[in-house]
Amino acid sequence: MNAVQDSRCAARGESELAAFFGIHATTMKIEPGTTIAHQCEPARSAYRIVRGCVRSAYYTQEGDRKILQFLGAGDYLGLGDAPHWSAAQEAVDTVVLEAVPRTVFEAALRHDCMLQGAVRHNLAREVEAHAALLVLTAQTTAVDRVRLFLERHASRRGNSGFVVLPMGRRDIADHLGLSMETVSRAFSTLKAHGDIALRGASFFRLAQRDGDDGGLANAA
Amino acid sequence: MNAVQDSRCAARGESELAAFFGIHATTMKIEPGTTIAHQCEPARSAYRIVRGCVRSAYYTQEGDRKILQFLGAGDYLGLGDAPHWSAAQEAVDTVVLEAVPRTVFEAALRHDCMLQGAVRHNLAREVEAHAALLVLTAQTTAVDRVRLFLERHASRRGNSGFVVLPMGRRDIADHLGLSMETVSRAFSTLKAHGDIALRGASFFRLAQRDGDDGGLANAA
DNA sequence: CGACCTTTTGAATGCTCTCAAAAGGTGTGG
DNA sequence: CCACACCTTTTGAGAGCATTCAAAAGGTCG
Repeated sequence: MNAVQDSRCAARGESELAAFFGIHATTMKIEPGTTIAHQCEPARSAYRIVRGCVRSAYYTQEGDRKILQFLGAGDYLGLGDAPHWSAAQEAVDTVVLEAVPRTVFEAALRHDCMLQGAVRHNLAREVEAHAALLVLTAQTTAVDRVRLFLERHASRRGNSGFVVLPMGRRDIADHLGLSMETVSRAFSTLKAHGDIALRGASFFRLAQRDGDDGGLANAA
Repeated sequence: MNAVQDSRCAARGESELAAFFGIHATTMKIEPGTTIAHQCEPARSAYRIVRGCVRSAYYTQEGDRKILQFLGAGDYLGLGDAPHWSAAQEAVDTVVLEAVPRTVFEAALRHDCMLQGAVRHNLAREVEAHAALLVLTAQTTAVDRVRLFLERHASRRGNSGFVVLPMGRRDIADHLGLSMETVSRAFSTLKAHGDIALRGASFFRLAQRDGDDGGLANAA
């Protein structure tokens, strides 16, 4: 009903949380492949990603891995009130983080309603992102899933020219619920069909098209 | 892990929000199959489910439907700050709702930090639930997906004796990313294998087993 | 009892997975 | 600078599983 109020809210939420982290956080640098937080480990800090790409990975008892989401600069980790990490948080490439102890974070939340609003906004966005992935996963064919994944990834980074893919094929496979080989085949198919251009395996460019992204690209 | 701390947290969140709805909400009764809120429609109210089963359905431009979650008594709708419903909310069976206008809800949130904490808790739970579904969907075989779905459904309603399945096979199929026929076949397979007992198509009972639920049953 | 809807079952097609091997890329040491 | 080893990615072939189309069976309500 009120897009104005909402965008104001979003802007406020961003600045509120960013400002809070700017004041109370300690900055740290994480090497590629390093685990920031283990699954089931007590959540001692909340994080803000300054640079790099983080993957949230859930490991099943059978040893399978499901990547729930890829997070980038400006995204947050551990904003919820769960006492433990429900998934592992791992650095895909070199990551720079701002960390705030949960005790400090919780204390601030008890007094600052604005900060709470920002947390609410970000959690709601996370719900939307998961919903978008659920819809993406429901897309039947492997090629469609990979195409949608690439379109959303590109839209996050400004889709002009070649875009970096920090994560490997295995990561994409575990994110989309496909095998690594099927993901690779999907890349080849998209390339052969002219939908994408590849430079090596880690850079791609989308062919120019009308904005048909399935309708949830913005939510992701 | 520490169920004590977590349940304490949940209890606080529950009572805060429930009390707020008890004071400010108007109660309404919804007939089976009725749409409570349309996708993309402005979100004018937040809801608390008193009785019945609600499905959150996302409709794609191609006309496909993905059921993001089934909600039951005690669950909430529209706790996020999004100005529009990102998915349709539909009554599966006869549903009793408590509704609070968004304006009233937002105004209360600005002053009441406890209420904000309860909202945060419920949003975090929703994120967990979506993650659980993502993991469930990643389970390869159809029979496994249906078995996990039934186990989680039963665990929500106290798993003694026969449990009601308010939703039809089509709904389950659109929830798990399978075809209706495959879901039906999975039911038949589970029944033949002795994993479940069926009474009609809407009542089932799980065979007694050790608690092997894949590890996310509680989060859903 | 009959109409209508849901659920179940059947058969063939198609897509993805698994197993396997080749190709491409990167970094280290000679 | 080249060669080698190691890892990631790509490509190939066959098997398995879910889907589609189709029809029968079961349930419900008038």
